[in-house]
Amino acid sequence: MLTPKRKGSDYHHGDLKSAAVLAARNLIESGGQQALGIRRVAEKLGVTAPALYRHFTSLDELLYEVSCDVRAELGELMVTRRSEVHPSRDKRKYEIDKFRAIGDAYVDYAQKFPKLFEIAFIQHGEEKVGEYSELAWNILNESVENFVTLGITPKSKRATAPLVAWSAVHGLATLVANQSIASSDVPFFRESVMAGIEDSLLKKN
Amino acid sequence: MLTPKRKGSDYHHGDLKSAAVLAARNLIESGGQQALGIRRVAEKLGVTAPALYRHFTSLDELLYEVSCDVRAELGELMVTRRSEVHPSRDKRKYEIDKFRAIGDAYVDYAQKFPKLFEIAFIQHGEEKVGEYSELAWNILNESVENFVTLGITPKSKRATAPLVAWSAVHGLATLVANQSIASSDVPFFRESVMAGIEDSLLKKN
DNA sequence: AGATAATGTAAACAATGTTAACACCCAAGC
DNA sequence: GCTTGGGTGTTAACATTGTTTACATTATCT
Repeated sequence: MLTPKRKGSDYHHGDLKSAAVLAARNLIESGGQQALGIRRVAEKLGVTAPALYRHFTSLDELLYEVSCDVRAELGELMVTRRSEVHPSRDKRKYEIDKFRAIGDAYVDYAQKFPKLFEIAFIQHGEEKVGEYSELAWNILNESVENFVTLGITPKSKRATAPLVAWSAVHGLATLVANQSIASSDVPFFRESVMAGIEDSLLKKN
Repeated sequence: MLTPKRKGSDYHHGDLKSAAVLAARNLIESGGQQALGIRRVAEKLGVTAPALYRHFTSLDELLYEVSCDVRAELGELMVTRRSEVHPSRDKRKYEIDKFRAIGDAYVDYAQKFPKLFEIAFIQHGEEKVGEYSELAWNILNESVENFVTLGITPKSKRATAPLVAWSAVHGLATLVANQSIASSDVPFFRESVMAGIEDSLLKKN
């Protein structure tokens, strides 16, 4: 079988593997990592447990694939939000607005799907979490590059600026996701951190 | 029994509860969260599993107590490192050095005990992770307060500065702990972020 | 159509968290 | 003193889990 996907395919169960990942996603989203189980996923799909072992070698692998999906989804949300920013005549303002949009998207995701965000950045089994979520990382770097070419950020910071921005946004998102921040403080916390990051990038030095 | 602790006490097993928390700590430290198990802790202590249920209502509670210990340990490391900073005639330099010391301590801990750091900031069961680790948070705030009184940091940033510093350091520590950063890049990453934070605090605005 | 690989089921295993019933041991009461 | 009793630990059992083995079914290709 060289065509892994058929359209209305209805052989045994349809496309099980994807269905399993999605079911696992929903389980985690509503019950945390410990709500995930091979047998529970199987039951939710009307399938016996060993069937899943045709598509995943272990529970850890299933969890890992969910985490990959989540990181991808996170990146996609960032590009979507960035594309929704209204262009401005001021190129610098436009670029800054886009930067803010991708940061907000990152934190929004963590706030809306905290359990998913948590499992997305944890080592499961032996699988690596990947070079800090490549898509999201690339988007951020792109933004900072534009800052530099527009003269918003000094060239001297080209290498370090993405690192501090990434750390700050990721830290903020983490704290929001695990409810380290009282929910009433979240808006002010978010605004403060995002403003601080921009401020740090804008600095003339 | 109103005296919960005796010295050479040797009733049944000695002080089991503490021993269990410590054994659990070691299990997590060397095998991740999934290496923790009631039965494994029991075996490691030469005790049967149900004995532990005299001290913990569930595995989740044991894990929670470990996480509390870890957060406390993290705070203690910060005060220790801060106290080891050599005083300087320049009060500002001294304060900045201390600030750097507590930040470095935070990240050092995450790098040395990544698994422990990970479980310290995750919701387990229903227990809250606590208002962002009170001890560490207080230490950071104290530092920023001193910055403000010494005129290093503008008063306008007194409320927001700790938030961005906390986010950035915590994000950096998280990324180091879960190996999102290739180990060869860690030193540069750390230096960049720490410098960026200080730079953001020092800014005159 | 028949061979073959892909996909599913059924039954079993070892290990887990947890509980119930019983045994021990130390301290305090008459 | 002996007994009572609460704190502590053990044994046995249960339900549930991840995983494997053997078998059944279905889809696809020649």
